[in-house]
Amino acid sequence: MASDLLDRLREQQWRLSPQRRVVAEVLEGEHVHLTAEQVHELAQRRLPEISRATVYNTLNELVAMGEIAEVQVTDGAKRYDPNIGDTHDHLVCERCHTIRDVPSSGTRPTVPTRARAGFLVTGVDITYRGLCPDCARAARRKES
Amino acid sequence: MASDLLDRLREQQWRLSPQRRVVAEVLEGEHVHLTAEQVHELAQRRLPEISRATVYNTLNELVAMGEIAEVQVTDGAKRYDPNIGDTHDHLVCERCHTIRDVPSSGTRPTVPTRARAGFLVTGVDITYRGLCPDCARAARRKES
DNA sequence: TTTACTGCAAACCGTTTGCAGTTCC
DNA sequence: GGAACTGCAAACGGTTTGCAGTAAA
Repeated sequence: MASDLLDRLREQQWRLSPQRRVVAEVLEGEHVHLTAEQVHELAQRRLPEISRATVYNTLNELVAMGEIAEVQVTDGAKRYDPNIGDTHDHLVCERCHTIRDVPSSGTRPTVPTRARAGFLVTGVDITYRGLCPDCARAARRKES
Repeated sequence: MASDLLDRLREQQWRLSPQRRVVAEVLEGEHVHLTAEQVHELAQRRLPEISRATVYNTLNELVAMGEIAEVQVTDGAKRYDPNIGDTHDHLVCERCHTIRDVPSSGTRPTVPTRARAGFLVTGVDITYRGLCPDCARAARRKES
């Protein structure tokens, strides 16, 4: 199965180097949202010489091209979301900071016009916070 | 008018130094969400010798005590939200990164149980993204 | 061949920390 | 008096950048 992402990038006359290919492949293969560091690690498994700088550069370009999205839901590192096809919300673990996609619930909230204060609203992000199964289990064990 | 925040802090036997008082006062006076740097700047206007480290320490303590909340909605610096009384959502400008509170809309979205993937969900954050009045005006001017 | 990407290392920004000195209770 | 706070400066983690070399088209 050919990579949709790579196909799209080729169409946009993106100069395709081994490094960029590997970054794109890593992102496509993953269903969780990786940090730049994690992308670098996985990319190095396939292409040991790839540098951190190149990973960062590539991620930023992909974001600029609208092919992936940055997600900043917790302290620390940004995460990269390759799933930009349809809108979805995020479920984030307050303890281990894992992020999981959830299909967006039917009705999207909107700002009451009165409260809009002159803002031009273009989108809504919904982030559910809580504990992932593993961390919930660990927390339960600790408090007993 | 005495400070509610300071009153509450005194009750919690919080050691009250000039530096801490000034940080608390700066936060209370503001209705927008400041970065640590901005808090430092405003605090310095009243107490020139106050150090960055102390501002950071104090902000972190206030967060730990549950008196203010950290808000991380964009790249860059965390912002501090003194308005923890009742739940509210945020309106953030994609261009200048200003944050404004909006009273939360009636119904809060929830994760369909099926999609919960074993997570223990404890809260929802809703962030509206767009352009603040000033930036919307600037954008309109530019594109014409 | 030319333009643009890569790698390195140094710089950067926001934040945290260790420590010596000082202050609040 | 003693625990707890302050300021400084150095360290930190994540990310960006300048530049010389290299490779895609």
